[in-house]
Amino acid sequence: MDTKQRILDEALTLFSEKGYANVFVADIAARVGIKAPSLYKHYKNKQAIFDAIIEEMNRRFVEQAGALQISGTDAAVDAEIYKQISEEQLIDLGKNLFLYFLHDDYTRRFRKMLTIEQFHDKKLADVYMKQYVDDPLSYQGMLLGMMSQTGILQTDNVEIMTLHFYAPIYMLLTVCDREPKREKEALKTLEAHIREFNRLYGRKSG
Amino acid sequence: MDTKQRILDEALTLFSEKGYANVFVADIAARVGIKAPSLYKHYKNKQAIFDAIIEEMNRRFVEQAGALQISGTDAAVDAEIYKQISEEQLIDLGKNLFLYFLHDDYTRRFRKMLTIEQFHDKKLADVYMKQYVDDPLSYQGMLLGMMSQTGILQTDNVEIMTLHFYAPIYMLLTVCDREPKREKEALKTLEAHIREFNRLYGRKSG
DNA sequence: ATTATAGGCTAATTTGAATTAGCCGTCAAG
DNA sequence: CTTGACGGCTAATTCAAATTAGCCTATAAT
Repeated sequence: MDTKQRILDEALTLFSEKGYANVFVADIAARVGIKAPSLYKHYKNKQAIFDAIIEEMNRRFVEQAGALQISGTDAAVDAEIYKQISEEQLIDLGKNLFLYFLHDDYTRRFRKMLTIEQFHDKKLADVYMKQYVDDPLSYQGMLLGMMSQTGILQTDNVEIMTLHFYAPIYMLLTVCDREPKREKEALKTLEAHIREFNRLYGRKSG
Repeated sequence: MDTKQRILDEALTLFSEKGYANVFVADIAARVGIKAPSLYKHYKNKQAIFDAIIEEMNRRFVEQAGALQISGTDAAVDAEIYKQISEEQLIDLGKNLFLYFLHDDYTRRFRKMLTIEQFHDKKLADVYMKQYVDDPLSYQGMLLGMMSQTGILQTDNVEIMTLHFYAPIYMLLTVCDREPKREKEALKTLEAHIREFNRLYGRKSG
């Protein structure tokens, strides 16, 4: 099989669990099923493995962009759908976002790695911020903004409304990253949150 | 001066910036103004320095408990005050919490260190969760619960209301930890958040 | 005055993990 | 069939960083 790719995969797993500095190249090699020196046939050194992970991530982010939408529909094309979105669909929106972030294997490991390494390299902090704060706020803001324009949701500050929608999701995500056991509880909380959100922002009809 | 204490202080600063594994005992010593071997007159080894930091933190958490309240008043004694709290005081509550977490020197460095090291040792993740998720939710929940009982705020789910109050604060905190430049913007957002929170939960009179 | 202790230093020493050297088998291309 | 590149291995080697040895000074207590 593709050893070069497997190295990245196992390295990411280890980096996300222990952090770069606490992972030995020998650990990575062992998981791949080879000896440490053989790694160097594929990558110049340990840092190059890390760099390759970052690169692969950049590639994947483009693809990912499409994954944060309601059940496969495309927001850019089908903007109309958001004007008549139901409460259940709003819940779906939040749950999908949450579960995608939480369960997508690559995303999850990568986020954990970023969390550990973010203060080590400013660029990584930037990636984290973009991926888990600014982009979601911007994207969710667009959707909620559309709903607000049609009067489904009512606010004179879409930015804050979006914060109210997303911040709890974000917080629950950081909880589950640290304590996966709390996922079930988190999902319940998430649903209750969105129902309350929906109620608070004065939807006219359910 | 107290070298032993200064070692802890400088070590915490470095650990919070680079993570345990990326800090050399020589770095710590240099900041204290001594040579690496002299550190060993005070601590058995590098790990012992780390452990001492954790211990000191545990001590400080007790004292800290009192710092999260509205301008110095004591909630346990003066519960009455929360029944007539004004919007401005609610904003103060949030801002104080936020600014205390963000600016208290020890708290800030310690939180960053926990963020970096949390996946390395499960106990640290637990401390982080307690300190920045569960305890704030529980404490804020108590206050908001009191306000809800008197009808100042209206909800049938105090837990979710508390999440709505605190999650944005938490998220803004993680933003400012990573990008201190955004503090001013974050404070504005925070204030707007609380005003909207106050409006949404149907305060009867300003 | 003597001595013990605290706390600093320089100069080793140890350690452990990354990396390099150099060998070997396989297999596809010529 | 032979050659060369790919990818594996073991056995060094390197190197950085933690730690230890052993010495020195100041100071405080007997």
